[in-house]
Amino acid sequence: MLTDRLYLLDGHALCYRSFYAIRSLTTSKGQATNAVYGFVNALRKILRVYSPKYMAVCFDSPKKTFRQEKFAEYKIQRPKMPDDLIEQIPMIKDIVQAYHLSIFEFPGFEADDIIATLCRQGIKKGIEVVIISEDKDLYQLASEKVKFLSNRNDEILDYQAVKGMLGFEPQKIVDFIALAGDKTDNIPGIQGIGEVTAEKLIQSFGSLEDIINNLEKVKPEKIKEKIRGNQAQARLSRELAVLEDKVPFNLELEQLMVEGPDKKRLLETFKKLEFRKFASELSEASLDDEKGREVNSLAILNKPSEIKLLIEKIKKQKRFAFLPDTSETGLKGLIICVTDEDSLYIPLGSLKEFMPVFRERGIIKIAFNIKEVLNVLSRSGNIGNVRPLYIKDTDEYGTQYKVENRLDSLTIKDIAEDQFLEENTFDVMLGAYLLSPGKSAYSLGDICWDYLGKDLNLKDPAEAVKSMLYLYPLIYEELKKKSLLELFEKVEIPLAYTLFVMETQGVKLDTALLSNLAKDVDKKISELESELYKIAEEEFNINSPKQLSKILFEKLKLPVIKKTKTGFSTDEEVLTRLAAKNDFPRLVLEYRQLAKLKSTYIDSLPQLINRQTNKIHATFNQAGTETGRLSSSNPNLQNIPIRTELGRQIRKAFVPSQSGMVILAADYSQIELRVLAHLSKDEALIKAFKDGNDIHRYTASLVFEKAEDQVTLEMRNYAKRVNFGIIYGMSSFGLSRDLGVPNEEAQEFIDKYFARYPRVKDFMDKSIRECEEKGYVTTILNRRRYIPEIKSKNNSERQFAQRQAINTPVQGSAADLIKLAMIAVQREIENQGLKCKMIITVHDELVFEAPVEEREKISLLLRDKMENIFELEVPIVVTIKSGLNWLEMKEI
DNA sequence: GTTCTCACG
DNA sequence: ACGTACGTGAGAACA
Repeated sequence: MLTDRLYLLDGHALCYRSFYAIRSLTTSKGQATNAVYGFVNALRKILRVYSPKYMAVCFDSPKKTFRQEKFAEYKIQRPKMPDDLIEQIPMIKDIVQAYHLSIFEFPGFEADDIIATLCRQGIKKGIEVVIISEDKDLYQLASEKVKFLSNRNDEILDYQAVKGMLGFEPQKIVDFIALAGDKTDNIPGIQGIGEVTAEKLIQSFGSLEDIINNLEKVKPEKIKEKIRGNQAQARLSRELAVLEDKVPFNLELEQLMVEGPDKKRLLETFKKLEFRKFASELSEASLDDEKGREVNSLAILNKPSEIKLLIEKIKKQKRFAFLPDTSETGLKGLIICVTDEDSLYIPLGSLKEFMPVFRERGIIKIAFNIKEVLNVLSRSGNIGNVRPLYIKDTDEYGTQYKVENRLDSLTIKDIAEDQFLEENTFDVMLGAYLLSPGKSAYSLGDICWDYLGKDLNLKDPAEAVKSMLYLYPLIYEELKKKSLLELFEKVEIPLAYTLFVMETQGVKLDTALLSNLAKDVDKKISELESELYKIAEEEFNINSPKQLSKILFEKLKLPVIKKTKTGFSTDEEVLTRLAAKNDFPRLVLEYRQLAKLKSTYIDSLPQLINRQTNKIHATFNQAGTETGRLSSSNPNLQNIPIRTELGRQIRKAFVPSQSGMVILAADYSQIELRVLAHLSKDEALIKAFKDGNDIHRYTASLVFEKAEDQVTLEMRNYAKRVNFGIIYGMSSFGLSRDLGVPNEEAQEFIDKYFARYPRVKDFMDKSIRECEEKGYVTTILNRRRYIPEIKSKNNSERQFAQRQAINTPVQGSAADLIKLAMIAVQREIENQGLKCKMIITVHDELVFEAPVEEREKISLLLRDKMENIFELEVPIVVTIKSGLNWLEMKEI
């Protein structure tokens, strides 16, 4: 039978390690939780893997220790515990208590001394001890009965293993520290003797005293003299390293018995700290204890009479929540919840009888991700008066759906008149997004956690749809309270419909053009490959930064310019600078450009063409950014190349879907700077826009103190970069690097800029102050972004938050404006009965395809709707172009 | 799954 | 002393 074990956790060390291991983690309110999280993670693992019978958690005492009393210099230079960590210690202790584990701390002693004492007393009682720590000090305790567990390598080290790792008897670790010192404990050791020398000395002579007694035999001479001259310091260091195992308390083994945790208390704490993973595991476990989490059965409604009854019930309640039930083949049915008594299932076959309820006025339809719901419903032929349009997830065997492409009839008007009235739609996901746009994801499970404080059983659709019924009033009231209701109802919900129509419409791609391009690029890539291999005198993977830096910095001995976390950087900036001296990096740059364009665009885009529609149907993510912008994926249509000549060829492949049609693009001109003028109310900036000036030239004339016609292109270019930089809250350092001018000169630009546009500076300060006071910043339409890091005690983190506080109102307001414009433009196109379709949106640009004869009408419509969408302090200007593809366009 | 790099506004 | 311009998504390498 195994001997019982006592596990001793060095809580102090684990706090530090967790704090530094996790870079940043805070609650939504800005409370740092990184150390707590790491601590709990480690503790859980220990409890799970080793199921200790006895355990104690040891901490340092905040009081002066006996060592400090005895040795005045001890730890005086040791940096104070960071504030962010100090405030987490009580939380950690609280959790340890909730686990029903004993905490040991004793005034005047360190955790290590307590461990030593517990260790000695434990052995006396005949049990085995396992010490959990990374601190090498503690190895002096190793013995037959005392083992070690390092969290890093997950295995228990016995005496022999510790000895093997150290290279000498573990007891001699104090002699080792006497020589080599210990940085973390600020034990000096002997200057000039490091870990390697110390180990050798101990291996050949033994203890510190043995070394001193045999000093004449020590080689080399230098080391001998160092030891001779610092004997006193070495002895002191040794004394500091020796642990005190006589801390005055008595071990009562029974009290260290590990029982189960206080689940309720632990769960509450985890919820408070927003440790969702831990909490849900805990609640799941406790539910398992009780009754398990079976899936509720759903009543299936097949008969028309049943559905009639359901509709009556809905009319009475004036609301219902619904979720589509889908499989690979598409929609299978709808799950409906009207009251909290039950959830119902309407199979596809009976849907026709149910759908009219969507048309009823005054009934709130509670949905989750309405845009996807619309996609699913339209694909299955249940809304929009259309048959299946396309199926996004095609399989290689083709599809069982019959496709009649009737895109022309898919408009918001159709959807509204047919079944879906957007005004009565409530989208739980979009609501949650507006309330806190900083989340990484908006799954129903996440939202339930945040607003209902409970974990959703995702396997149970009945529970999911019911939760939406509960979420609706909570999120609605919260939106109202935060004045976000108008943004929600007037912008995001209608926009979801607009985006749905746009996604369904899709974009046509000229695949022949792309495959020709692929051939050319392929040829060039292999040429570059062989050239590079020739210079490198070996074949290597140019795409691997690791292999590339080996060639660049080791073989070719080029200078290292900057580093990444894991090695030497080989990014564009570095290679460009190296290219001045050497052809190799220049060729790598060329290779990189081609490889990037080929893999990301030329090869990938054609694969995303839907086989039913022959078009690309990207997803425009409405809850993806923290500022309120949209993002695009599968593919990302918002980063199609334009800046380089080869890249531009890819744009050429974006063409109208039918002959006789053209591509039209409407661009907001300098929208962010105009928004800045509006928000800051800076007189000079406003005047510049009112007078219709070229804003970059105008800024140059102010900053360089020249008449506008005296401004050179170079000066204008500088001013342009300053204008952009300002929006991002950049520093003189950043500007000087961007412009390639000395820091002082960059600072001068910035000073002059603020002198000329003083209100811009005020606006930036105001944004930061507001964020500090309220915890969030807002846009023109009152969209919010919470930035809790604005209060961070970490300088760079706080400065980052400040730049976000400056940029978000600008970027977010511009996003507000274009969202408004998209809705208005889409409505007007439909009102006028035009065939024009919106197909892409790229932050300040809207792209359409339209019959060539609609061109003038559309141009007028766009200018009118886009420029007058919202009254700013400055005019809004739109540039409209058209042509046969997304590249070759002329202004109209 | 994370890191690096790079395409866009 | 420290880091240094905001917001995205995707592909490739590597662990």
